[in-house]
Formats: sequence, C-alpha cells, structure tokens
Amino acid sequence: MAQAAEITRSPRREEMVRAAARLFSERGYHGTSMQHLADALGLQRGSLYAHIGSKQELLFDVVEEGADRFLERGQKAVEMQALAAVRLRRLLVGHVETAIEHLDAATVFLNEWRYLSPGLAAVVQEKRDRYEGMVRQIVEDGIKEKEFRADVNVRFAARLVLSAGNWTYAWFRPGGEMGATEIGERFAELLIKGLEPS
Amino acid sequence: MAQAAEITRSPRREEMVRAAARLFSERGYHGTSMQHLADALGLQRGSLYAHIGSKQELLFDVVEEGADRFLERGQKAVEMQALAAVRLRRLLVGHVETAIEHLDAATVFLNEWRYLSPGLAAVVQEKRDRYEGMVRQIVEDGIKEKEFRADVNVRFAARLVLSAGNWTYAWFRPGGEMGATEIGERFAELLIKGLEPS
DNA sequence: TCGACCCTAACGACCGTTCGTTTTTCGACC
DNA sequence: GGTCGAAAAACGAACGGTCGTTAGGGTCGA
Repeated sequence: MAQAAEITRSPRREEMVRAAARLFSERGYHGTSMQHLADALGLQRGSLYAHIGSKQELLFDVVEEGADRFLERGQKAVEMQALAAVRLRRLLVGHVETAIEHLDAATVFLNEWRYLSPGLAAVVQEKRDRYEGMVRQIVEDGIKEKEFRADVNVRFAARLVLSAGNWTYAWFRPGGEMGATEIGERFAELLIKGLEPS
Repeated sequence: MAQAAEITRSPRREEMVRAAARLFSERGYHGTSMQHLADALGLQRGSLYAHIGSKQELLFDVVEEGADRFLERGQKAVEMQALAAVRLRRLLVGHVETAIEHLDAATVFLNEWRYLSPGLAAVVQEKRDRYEGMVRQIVEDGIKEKEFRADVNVRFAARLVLSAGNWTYAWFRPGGEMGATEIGERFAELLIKGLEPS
C-alpha cells in the first residue's frame, strides 16, 4: 500500500511526473483524470498508486520542478559580476529559454499551481517570491548605479519583466520564426531601453 | 424542457453568468461543478437548466463577454486621430482598466477559454486575432511615421504589449498601491520608450 | 524466494443533465 | 381589490457515467 510515495527517485515515477506535466499543461489539472494519465502510460488507473501517493502530490512535483528550474537560472544571473542591464538581460533570456525548453512544466507552474492545497501552495509561493526578489534586486542595483532611471518603481518594473516573460508560453510554438534565445534577447532589449535614462 | 436557452437576455440568466465568471475565475472551469454554481445562487443543481443550455454554454458566455469588452475599448483607441504613441498608450490603459474592472471575466477569458469546444473556441479565436491586429496596426503606423524604430518586429512588439497587460490580473489586488489607470500608464511609458528611436 | 510491478474489482462520492411535479409570480378580469 | 389562471421558476429524484483511491491477488525476473 502506497509503498513508494517518499522515494521520489524511481525511473518509473519520473516518467509519470513527465506524463502528468504534459497532460496537466494540455487539459489542466482538474481536466485531467487519473484515467487519462494511466492511458498515457499504458496502465490501469489503480496501478499508478504503487508509485505515487495522490494526484495532488503529482501536481506538486510538476510545479516544484518548474519553479526550481526558474530559480536555478535566475540565481546564475544574479551572481554575475556585471552591469545590472547585463544581468537583467541574462535573467530574461534564461527565463524565456527555461519556459520554452520545458514548456509543459512551465505552463503548469504558471497556470495550475493555484490548485495546490494550501500547505503545498505555500512552498511554491515562497519560491515565487524569491524569484521575484531576484528581479527586484537587479533593478534596484541598476537604479543605485544610475544605469536605470531613478523614478522607476522597482516592484512594478520587476512585474513588468516577469509579465512579459510569463506570457510567452501562451503563444510560443516550436518551429516558429524565432527561437527561445532570440525572443528573450528582444524582450530584454525593449524592456531595458524603457528603464534607462533618456 | 430547456425552454430558455436561446433568449440570452433574462436578469436571472445574467446573474448566473456573473456567478459563473466568479467561480470559473477562482476554481477554474473544470474545478467548478454545477453544484458549486447552484449553491452560489441558492438553487438546486437541476434548476439551472431552466435558464441555460449547458455548462459549456455558460463558459462561452463568460469568455465572449470578456473578449467583447477588450475589443470595444481597443476599437476606440485605434480610431483616435493621434500619434501612434498616444493611441498605443490609450489602448494599453484601456486594456489594463478593462482587465481590472472586470477581473473575473478577464481571468476566465485569458485562462479558461481553451476548454471551449472547437466550434466555440473558433469564435473566440477570431476575436483574439482581431484584437492583436489592432495592436499591430498601431505599431505599424508608428513605424511608418517614424515614431518608432524601424527595426522593431511588429508581431513581436504587439505580443510584448499584450503579454505585459495580460499578466496583470495574476498579481493585481484591489486596494493596492496603484489603481488600474496608473498601472496602465506606467506600462505604456516603459514600453513606448522601448519602441522609440534613441 | 523475494520483492517490484501491475491487474482487477470495488468503494462511496460526485459529475452534468433530464424531466415530471410543485411552487411562485403576476397581469387580466369580475 | 380580490380572485383566478397561465406562465415562469424552482424542486427533487433519478439517469448513466466517471471521479480518486484502496486493497488483494497474480506474474515474473533476479
């Protein structure tokens, strides 16, 4: 009975999380049934529970995985020894690249995380706050170093940056005219220009 | 038996659409049951069907209502006799104002429209395309009149503008430090600056 | 022989929708 | 102004189906 549940590391389980990411991103959490998931894996509904504890746990795994990827990339950008504009560009490019390379997990992270139970949602909320904090840090540095205008509202600018990046997944289609990196760089170019003094 | 269904205009029905907008925005389409909706209206589940044809029809009404509001405001901005930058600002401010004034419908329009059946989704898709076309039109005019840089990718810039505006609902909370109009104007300021020549 | 893996069956609950019946509403008529 | 009748609105039981989850038993490779 639910003999796994804790040992998050089994190849079969990883496979399930991956399948769940795809299905949740396509049909939404509530629109995906355990039957859908079982079908995608060629199993019976009940057999899934040898590897996972619950559907909710599966959602958490997908969301957390998505969050961690953004955090990892963001951390690298923050730690750079470079102008704020350069760091901001790096973060934005990394953000868009991450969102597109792992489109499924990123979509679930952004759209479905609100269906987590309060306890699990808090864990994710903390990661979201931390990520937003990274962007704010860079913008603040830019203002302090007079790279950016003094009258930009830090929290507001950070949200603009994230807003732009977060909507990417909604219209990005692989094989389109632009790749992830180019999209990120163009975003960065326009946004940074808006932040700089005239 | 389903005596209404066509006469979309009855006060009780409007009330249901409004309640559905709130519930769908909070819990998602698939996360909202007819029982939830009935509870919110103080009715029994089955009684809803005297006023509506199906849950799907309700979703369509909410989504279309949201789409029409954006289109209406956008049209006004496009028709202005003014510089492209002014029209773009007007559109963005109107966009954010609309999203915030009708937060529920806007959230459903942006998040849940993909759960519409293909036929109904096509109707909404056409409206989305039309709206994006308005933004593109303004940006194109701006380039032609040399208000904006010649090297901006029109489709891309339009999407950046919409991306920024569309994420608003995710973090906006009524009673915060900024009102809808101010948010829209600050968005516009930053974005237009990025589009203008150095 | 053991344990990992999956199947089958079943659980109680809830899903969206239908429909015949009952209650409420409200304008027309005495 | 009170009464009546029809239309509108709501009830409440039932429909077939699906939901997430549990549990026990079988299969098979190590």
